[in-house]
Amino acid sequence: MSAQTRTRTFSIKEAAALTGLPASTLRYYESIGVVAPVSRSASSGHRVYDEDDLDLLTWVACLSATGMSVSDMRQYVANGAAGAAAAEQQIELLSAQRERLAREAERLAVRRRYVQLKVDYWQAVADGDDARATSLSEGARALADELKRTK
Amino acid sequence: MSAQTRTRTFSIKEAAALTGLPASTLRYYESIGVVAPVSRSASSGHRVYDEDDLDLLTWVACLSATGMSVSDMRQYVANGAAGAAAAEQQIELLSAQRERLAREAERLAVRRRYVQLKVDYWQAVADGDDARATSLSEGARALADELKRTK
DNA sequence: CCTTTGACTTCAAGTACTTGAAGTTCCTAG
DNA sequence: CTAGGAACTTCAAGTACTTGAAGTCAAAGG
Repeated sequence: MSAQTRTRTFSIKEAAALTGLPASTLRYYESIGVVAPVSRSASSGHRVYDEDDLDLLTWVACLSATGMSVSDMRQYVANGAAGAAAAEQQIELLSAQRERLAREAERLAVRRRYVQLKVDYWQAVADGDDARATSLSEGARALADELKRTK
Repeated sequence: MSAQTRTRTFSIKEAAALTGLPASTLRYYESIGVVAPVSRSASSGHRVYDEDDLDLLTWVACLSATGMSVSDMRQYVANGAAGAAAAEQQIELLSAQRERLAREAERLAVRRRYVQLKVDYWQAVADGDDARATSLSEGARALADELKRTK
């Protein structure tokens, strides 16, 4: 029932759509060895991705999205290929990643409030409501302080 | 009471600490014209930042942190200098920024769940709990799909 | 059969910083 | 007054991509 689904292959465009990474980045990651060279169509020379490639790339996409360096990703992928033996190290790498994300989330929340405040500020300026503008301006300053502390 | 507080000046290191931007980035932004050349100490040639500079840089830091391009920042800063007349355009720019941030927050939330799942997965592998590992692996796949949809 | 369209290919250059080297200048303590 | 170290300066090179140019290949329409 799934003999053909499991062996389906994908063009670079499809792989890009499925992993969320631009095609240019897929080529780039391959060129610098983050992922192994992808097999090619014999006739056209175009890259042909299988489902295993996609699984790996989805995972790499997640790592890169969280600010992991390409050399760390290379390392991580190598570990992943080594299998369960490297589980300990995977967990370590991932926990660091998780904390990075948590901090990122905090900073992002503050930034959102900051931007909203700035929108309100300029709205007040546009409305000629100077008192409100001044008070918002002070709020922005306070938030900017908070932003710098969370960093 | 605040005659001297309002005229306080800052070194590049202090400016970096207060804005959250590395000193190298402050120099870079100046070199490419995102901000106007900062005044210098007559004796040493070192940069001297005043509070207005800091306000502007804090704001630029927020814009850059949310993914605004340097040319857009340049534009934005130019508008800011023009004052209230450009309020309309500021609001437009900022609203776009706000939406970018909202999308970013969504994606970040999914990514955090994804990483947590991967931690759990490797923990299960380390524990030899194959059934749990398989089930978590499926969950990861579902989340990866979601991640790609939110993009 | 030929041409055009579109997706792919590589390679070179651009973007937004970051890092490192090499050389001042400032400050503090001997 | 002078030696040392921290902090500053510029400039060049590195990083992680992204974008654009120029060419190749495959299927569809005339």
